[in-house]
Amino acid sequence: MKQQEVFRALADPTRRAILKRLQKGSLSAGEIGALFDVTGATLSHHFAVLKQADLVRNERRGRSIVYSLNTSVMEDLTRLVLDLIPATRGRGEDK
Amino acid sequence: MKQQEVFRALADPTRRAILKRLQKGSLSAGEIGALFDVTGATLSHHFAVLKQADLVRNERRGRSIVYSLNTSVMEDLTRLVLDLIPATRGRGEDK
DNA sequence: GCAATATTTAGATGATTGTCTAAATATATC
DNA sequence: GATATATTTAGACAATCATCTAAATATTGC
Repeated sequence: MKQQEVFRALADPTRRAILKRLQKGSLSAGEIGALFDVTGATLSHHFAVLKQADLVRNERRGRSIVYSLNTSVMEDLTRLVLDLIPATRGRGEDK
Repeated sequence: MKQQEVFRALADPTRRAILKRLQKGSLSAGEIGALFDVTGATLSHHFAVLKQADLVRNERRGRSIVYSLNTSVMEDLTRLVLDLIPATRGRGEDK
């Protein structure tokens, strides 16, 4: 897991919003584009960053490209954040 | 909680390392400085970003300034990240 | 109060970032 | 296969960022 890429990806509010939307299910680039006030090119850039962080996967379906969450990396991220907190570390006390 | 500030703060590896160190207990600016290969000025900038995100608190003690984790915000952050994941949301299924 | 120590502020610089427009690529339909 | 639709790539630009050096501020000890 590319820790740095993941945190970098989360630093942008639009990208976080995209992830939030993808919770509810996969969406095509166009459908996501309809939800945000940015050009397709900008969106495409955000997708690239999210993909580089492995937070999303994409798959061509017909003439559109469908994006979906990569939940396993999202869970890695959770562990990573939890690890930043002293008290809350459940099992595996130290490391 | 200033969500954007928190994510922005976490986007830098040095700042994450600082947080990690503060897990083990409070440290003065100088002590932290000894652990990283950057100038005091740069460190000071990182502290400012962390403070703006409310991730750390500081307190002057004698001639040095001691930094410590603000664990409550760290826990808010966890909830925030967990909220980004579809399946794992424990209670409060929707929102 | 002056010198030493600890930290921050000011200002500058190069790198990265988010965004745009315009052009390129890929797929489907007729 | 040409046209329309969907998305990405290329290139540019202004804003933000991490970092540095030098100067300023705050605190302690003599």
